[in-house]
Amino acid sequence: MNAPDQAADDWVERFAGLARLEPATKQRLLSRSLILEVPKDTTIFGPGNSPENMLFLIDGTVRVQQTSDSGHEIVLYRIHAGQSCVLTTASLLAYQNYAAEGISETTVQAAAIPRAVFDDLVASSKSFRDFVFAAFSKRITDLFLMIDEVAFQRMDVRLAYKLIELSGGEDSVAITHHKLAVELGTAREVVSRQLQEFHRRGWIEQSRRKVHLLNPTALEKLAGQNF
Amino acid sequence: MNAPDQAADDWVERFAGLARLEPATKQRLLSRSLILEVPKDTTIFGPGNSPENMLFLIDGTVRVQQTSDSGHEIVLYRIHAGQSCVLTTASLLAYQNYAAEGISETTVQAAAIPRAVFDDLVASSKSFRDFVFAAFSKRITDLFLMIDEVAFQRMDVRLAYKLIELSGGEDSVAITHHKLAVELGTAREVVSRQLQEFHRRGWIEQSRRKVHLLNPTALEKLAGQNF
DNA sequence: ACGGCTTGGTGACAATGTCACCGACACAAA
DNA sequence: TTTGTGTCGGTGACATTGTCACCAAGCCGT
Repeated sequence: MNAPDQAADDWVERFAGLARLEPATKQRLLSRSLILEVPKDTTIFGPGNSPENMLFLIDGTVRVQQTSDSGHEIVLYRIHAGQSCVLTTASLLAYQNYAAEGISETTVQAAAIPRAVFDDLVASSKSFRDFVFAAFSKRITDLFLMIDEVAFQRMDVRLAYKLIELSGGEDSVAITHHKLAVELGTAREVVSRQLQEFHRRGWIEQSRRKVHLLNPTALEKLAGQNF
Repeated sequence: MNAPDQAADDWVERFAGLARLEPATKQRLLSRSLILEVPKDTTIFGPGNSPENMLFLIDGTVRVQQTSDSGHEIVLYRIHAGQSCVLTTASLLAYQNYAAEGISETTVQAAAIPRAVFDDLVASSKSFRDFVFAAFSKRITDLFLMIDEVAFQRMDVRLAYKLIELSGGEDSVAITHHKLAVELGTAREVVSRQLQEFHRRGWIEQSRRKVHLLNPTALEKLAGQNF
């Protein structure tokens, strides 16, 4: 973790929710934070590794996933640039004994705010409070939606949606069947079978570690029909 | 909703997390809150009904559940006496268009705190902040666990656990198969079949709207083996 | 070339979800 | 009392998903 080039003096402006902060609050955030750079595939927080800092992601994405006692893994959500991981950190600090972890999916640039500074800002700035509570609310809402999806959605619909999401508009997704299974909280065999079905319909083409989307519109239609 | 007898002047003391508040903060909570009593089976918050108050449950329980577009229902969690529903309320205020709702399962006695007062207390009291963030953290942790359970646990294990939980130490649970299915986010037929299997093993006895636990120890053993 | 790891394919089977239907019971109106 | 009407629970057939035990192809380092 080394201090990067620029961005250290204006990162607050890049956060939609922080741009409206009082100038004094912005200044305090900037002066009392430390800019870090974390390499790809690093466990940023996890069991036995509760950081003393809240992170504000300036660049990159962090994947939050959990592993159950039975060894099953599932991706819970991602933290993207412009978001903070206040909640997960807070959760980990409050209840240590469970297995959620945050892993950098890219090189991550983040501003680290010590716990005390965070508390101080929550106390003193109404806009900062709004930012924090909005983040919590959004996360809880998303978790509600995820529970609904895991409990009631069909796998083909969920897989189609995930492929579209992961493609990010590109025409292919570089991922293994196993990782797709972890994304959805299912088994690799199930993913393989569904992908074969999509292939049979001419919607995708497969190669090792990669799925080519031949007909994203059809996938979107399948993914979106229950929304 | 009418103002009840006693409890109006000391409810703060009943909350484990609030007992350590500064006397001035306690006083502010007491003086600026309104004690309500809500009858059983009332929708306290839900789509198109976002309350302007945060509730602190003095007595009773509130069930929070959601209905998906497909009509499937699932119970997300319960708010018991001594807990607040800050988060759900916050979520509903932030993102209106989803279908979670809170329903009183008993007659509920609660203290209502206006949003502005809540914000003011978060700003001014460190202990109150700790209480609020602890509540958020606990809830998020519980939702993580629930996702894991829904995604990976077997139904027999989940049903056994739910029966033990709902029994509250009694030797029977008064509930229909349909409601048990909603608790677990599954179908009534699945619950009926599992209960028959439990009956076949001599663990339970069934009657209309009621399940008698003949061998709670066996159920606990099944429920606990994966914990 | 060899061995070991990762990736993905396959079939059999178990567990769960869905659908259509049925009968038993409770309650209230006739 | 009888007759609806709705709730509650049971059942069989079938679809979907999860689990298990394999296998084969590709990749990588020695």
